[in-house]
Amino acid sequence: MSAQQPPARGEMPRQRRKEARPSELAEAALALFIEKGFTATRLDEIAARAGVSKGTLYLYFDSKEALFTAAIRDGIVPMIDEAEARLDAMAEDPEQMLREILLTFWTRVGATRLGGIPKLMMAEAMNFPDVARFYYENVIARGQRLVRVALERGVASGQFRPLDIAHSVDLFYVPAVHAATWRHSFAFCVSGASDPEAFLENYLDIYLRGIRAETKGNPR
Amino acid sequence: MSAQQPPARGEMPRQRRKEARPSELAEAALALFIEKGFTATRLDEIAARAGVSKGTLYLYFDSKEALFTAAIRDGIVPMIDEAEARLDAMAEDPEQMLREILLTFWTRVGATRLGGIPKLMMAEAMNFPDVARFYYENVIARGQRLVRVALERGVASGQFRPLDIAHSVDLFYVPAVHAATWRHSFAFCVSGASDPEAFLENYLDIYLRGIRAETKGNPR
Amino acid sequence: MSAQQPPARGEMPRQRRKEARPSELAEAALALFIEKGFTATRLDEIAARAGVSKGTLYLYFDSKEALFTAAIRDGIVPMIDEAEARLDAMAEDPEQMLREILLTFWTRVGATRLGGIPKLMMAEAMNFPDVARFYYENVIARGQRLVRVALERGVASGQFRPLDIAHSVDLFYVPAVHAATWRHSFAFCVSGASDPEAFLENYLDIYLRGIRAETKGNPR
Amino acid sequence: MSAQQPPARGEMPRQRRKEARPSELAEAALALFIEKGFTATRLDEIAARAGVSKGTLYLYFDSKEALFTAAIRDGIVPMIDEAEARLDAMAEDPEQMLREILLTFWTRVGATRLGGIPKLMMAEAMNFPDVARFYYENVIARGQRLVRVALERGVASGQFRPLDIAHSVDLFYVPAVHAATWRHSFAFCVSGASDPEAFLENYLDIYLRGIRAETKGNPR
DNA sequence: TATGAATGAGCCTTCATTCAT
DNA sequence: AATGAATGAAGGCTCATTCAT
Repeated sequence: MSAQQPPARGEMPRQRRKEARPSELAEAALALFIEKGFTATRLDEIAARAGVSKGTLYLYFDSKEALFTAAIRDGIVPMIDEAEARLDAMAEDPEQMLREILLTFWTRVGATRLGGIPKLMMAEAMNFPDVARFYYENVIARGQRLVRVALERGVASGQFRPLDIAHSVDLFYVPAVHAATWRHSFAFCVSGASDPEAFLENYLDIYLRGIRAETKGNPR
Repeated sequence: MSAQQPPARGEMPRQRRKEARPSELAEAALALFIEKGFTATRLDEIAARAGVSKGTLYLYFDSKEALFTAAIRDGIVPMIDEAEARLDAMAEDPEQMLREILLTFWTRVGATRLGGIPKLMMAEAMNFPDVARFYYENVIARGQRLVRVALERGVASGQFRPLDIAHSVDLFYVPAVHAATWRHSFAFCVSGASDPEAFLENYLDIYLRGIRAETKGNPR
Repeated sequence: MSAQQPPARGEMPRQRRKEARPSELAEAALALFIEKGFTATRLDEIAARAGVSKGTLYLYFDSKEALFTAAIRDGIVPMIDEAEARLDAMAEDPEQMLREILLTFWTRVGATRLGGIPKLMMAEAMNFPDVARFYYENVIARGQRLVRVALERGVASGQFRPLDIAHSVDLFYVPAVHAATWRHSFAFCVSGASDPEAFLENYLDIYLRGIRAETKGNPR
Repeated sequence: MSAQQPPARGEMPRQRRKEARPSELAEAALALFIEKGFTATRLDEIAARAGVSKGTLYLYFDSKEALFTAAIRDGIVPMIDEAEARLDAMAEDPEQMLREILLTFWTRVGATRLGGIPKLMMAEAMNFPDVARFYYENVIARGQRLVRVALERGVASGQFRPLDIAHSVDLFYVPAVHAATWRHSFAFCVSGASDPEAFLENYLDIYLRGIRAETKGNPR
């Protein structure tokens, strides 16, 4: 979190940073992949952003594709680890859990620089099946597990109606991912400032109303 | 389509089919763009798929980008026209309207070859702002207009509760677009056959429950 | 002289001129070769200027090079024929002859559209040896013959001093050719309007003073 | 030239000579441009002649046109610098100055490989206005300045008659440039060996006779 | 005779990758 | 470990030439 900027050229003029470890390179790569897409990003740019020479990239990565793999892995896994860790501290109330999951996704990913990753992965999934599989298993599936816990708990408690759990899980993140992706694609087409938080708030309202059990006195 | 070629005599060597019109080229291009992405698609491939030589593409399009523009335009606009035409014949009942809109989207786009367009556009929107703007205005915005009508009508009739119309409209297609995009990205990561129709059915159920007005006797 | 413009599209709309003879094609080609150079001129342009289709060019010429050959031949030979014809009517006085030769060159070639031919030929001579040889023999050499006659006559009469005839002949046209070439090359670099006639007047003055016999009473 | 390469060990495979500097590439380019013209010269050929790969050209030049600009600039400017430096050491006698100017031009440019530059520039001036302007200002204009000094000095001293200075200056180099250009264009059309030095000697004789003041005792 | 759609070889340019230092 | 000059394969685009009509 603290070392996400390029090497701050001003600090060490003329001296390449000794500690230019792979993770820094992958970080620079990720930023550019998100910004411009995989193909449109040149290794020159990545090297420049990382403050190293182009050849140095090949000391740590076999190819541009390997760099892509590492960039995704390093960029997203810490976020997932953290999210899962938060699960333990999550509220017992299923609705509150879902709310927290969505909020966490949005504040830690969607609203940040990382919000471009879902778009990037969707765009490149077919071209890099291995990365896609890794992403699916380590990001999507793990993220969905959190939701499943909440939904199952809510159904068990009677708070939620009997649900098609699998599809309801699949559905849960979709609008949030969409909101993140939108900012990296069509957002510029709309003149007025969009309000993704309000969009998600509205979505969550609909989603929760849609899955709640119907009780006579349900005040909603 | 049927009345144009001279004697319809299959394919002759040396005689280029007169019907090798721009639309055929754009069609071939679209198929490949969807399959492999814009950059990864070579003009050679497009030409080969269309059964013409590379140079022929330039008789009809100024550049690869122009071909992209035309491919999107020709590929998606007829679909939108048709969808709007159907609106007139739509049920009066707002819920039924929404159901028909979703079904139409899925059967005419999501489940077809065109289902790759949303992913393609999302991936390339930043690289081709003009195409993105065209797509937003002529596809997204027009598609959303249909939903707005339904929502407003439902709210007016008291069938739907008072809604944040704009955000609810924005939300409506998202899961369907996601389902279409998924087939062109991560679908292969999941071994079991997915069931997008069931996914959308479940989604619509949640969405409608989420927007309905609450009446004591609402049987839902 | 009268048919040097393109076919005046307005006159026969929709009807290709039946009399689109090779010479018209060569004429259009020459105009464009002069304007843009051989390589930079596309056959499309020539065809368009001649008011025919591209394929028609190949009915009359085997290749672009053949068209070049014909363009030069047709463009310049009539001019030479005419100049030689004038020789018969030329003044007996050698100085007057030279003056007339220079004037004829300038008014019939240098100052006209044809003034670009020397530059064109010079630029392409090495690439098209056959055309160059034709041009040398039928234009340069014939043009020089006129000068040689004048010089020899002047020396014989004692009006000119004994001269290195060959080199003095070679020299004669050079400044006029240069003035013509200049208009098609560097002229745009000089802001002020140039005055080629004055330049040539001054040149001829120097040339004649330079070759005159020195007599005490030479009135000059 | 001599002090730069590490151990001057001829050529090693895989080890690109460090001295493959831009100037060498521009030099190779110039030679080929002179030989075949700008368009007809392929980058492959330039690279091959310089002993590098095609991609290497783009390490030093943005485009073929940039290479052209540099080739002209590097090829001709040193020559002009040198010529101007010689001016200081020039004879006081105006006739002698003109003789030296012409001799310098011929021995340093006309008779050398650089003699093709005037032809090249004339041929391409309209296609590359920037280069043309550079050439006009840095070569032609500077070269003419030397002549103007000599002519003005001669007129002032009474050695030359009152002259149309501007046009006489414009005229001065023309035959020399022509002689240089000729060798790169029509020379091959003439069987007998030409003698440009004699041509220029004869020209200078005429030019000087043409501008001298007439004095009774002028022995000429 | 005339057309113009179609061809395909060729060229400039880019960029991931290599390698001598 | 790090450099960055050099490579060369590949792709977009042009245009002289061909050919079925």
